[in-house]
Amino acid sequence: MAADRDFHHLLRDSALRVTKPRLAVLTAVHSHPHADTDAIIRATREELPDVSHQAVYDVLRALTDAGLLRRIQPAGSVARYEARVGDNHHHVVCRSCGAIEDVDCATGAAPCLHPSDHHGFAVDEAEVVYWGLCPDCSAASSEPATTSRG
Amino acid sequence: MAADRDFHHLLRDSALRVTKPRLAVLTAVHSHPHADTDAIIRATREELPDVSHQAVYDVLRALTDAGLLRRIQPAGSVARYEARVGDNHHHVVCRSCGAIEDVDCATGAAPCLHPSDHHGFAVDEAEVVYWGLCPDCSAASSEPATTSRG
DNA sequence: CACCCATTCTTGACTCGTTCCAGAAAGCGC
DNA sequence: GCGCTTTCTGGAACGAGTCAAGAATGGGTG
Repeated sequence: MAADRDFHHLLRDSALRVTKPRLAVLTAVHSHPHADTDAIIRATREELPDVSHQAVYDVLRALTDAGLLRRIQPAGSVARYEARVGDNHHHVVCRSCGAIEDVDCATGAAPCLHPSDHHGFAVDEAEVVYWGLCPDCSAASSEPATTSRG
Repeated sequence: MAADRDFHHLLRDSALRVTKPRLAVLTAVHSHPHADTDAIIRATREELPDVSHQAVYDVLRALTDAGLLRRIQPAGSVARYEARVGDNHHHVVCRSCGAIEDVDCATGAAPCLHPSDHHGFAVDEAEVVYWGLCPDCSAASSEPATTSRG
C-alpha cells in the first residue's frame, strides 16, 4: 500500500519508530473510522495476522499520545479511534445502534465554544457530541413495529 | 431529613416505589454532585449501612431511566451522576484531576446546538464537555515543580 | 389492619475492556 | 554490523458493571 510511505513519515516526524504493527494499525484506523479496539485488532490482523492484542493497545496509546490518532469515547461506548486529527471536528452518535458520523466544527479551531461560567478552569477544548437517531434507526422507530426487530 | 418528603413525591410521581435504598441514593446524589458510583455507594451506606452495591446500581439505573437523575461519563472517567435534570446544562472537566463543574447552557433548551451536517440523524441533544485544567491543577502545572507533588 | 402479587433487594459469580508485568525480539543511530 | 533502547509477546490481573435466582418488601385493596 502506497500510504505506508506516508505513515512511515508520519511516525518518524513524531519521533516514533517505524514498526510493522504501527503501520498496520495506522492503516486499519484509516480504513475503519470510529472503529472500536476489537474491530481495529481484527482489521490489523488482516495485514499482520500474528499481532497481539496488547501490541495494538500499546500502539493505539502511543499514536494517540503522539497526536496521530484521536480517541473518542461517547458515554456508554467502548473506546473508538479515528485518524482525523488536527481539525476540531465533532460527532453525531446514534442512541440506538451507536453509529458515529463526523460533524465539521463551525469555527474549526479549538476551543470552538467558550463556557459562560468557566469556574476558573483553563479551557482548551470544547467537545460536542450530538445525540440522536441515525436514519435507519429513526425510520425503524417511527414505523408501526412492522420491520423493526426489537 | 426533610427532603425525604420531596424525594417521596418525586418517586411516586414517576410511578416508582418508595424504598429506603432509593431515598438514600437520592439523598446521596443530591449532596454529592458528580460523584461516581463508588462514592455514591459509600454515601448511601452512611444512611443505610447494609445496602448492597447491586441495589445502588439498580436504583441508579431506575432513577436515571425515570429522569430523576442524569448520568454523565466524560471519556476516561467512570459513570457519574447528578441530580440536576431538566435543564440542559453542560460541564467543565479537569484533564488532570477529573474535577467537574456545571456550566449553564446559553440557550437552556435541548438541543442547544445544531450540527452543520447532521448526516440524516434526528438530533435531540447536544452534549458539550469543556476540557481543561481546574484552578488548582492549572496553578500547579504553571509553577516550577515546587509545590507540585507529581 | 391484614393480604396478596408485583416489584425490588441481596448475594455471589461472572463478563468484558483495559492495563500491568517480565522476558524476548526488533528498530534505530553510529 | 553492533549495542542500547524501545517495543512486542503472552499471560495474568484489575475494576466497573451486569446477570441470575431466591428472599424480602411495598402498597393498593377489601
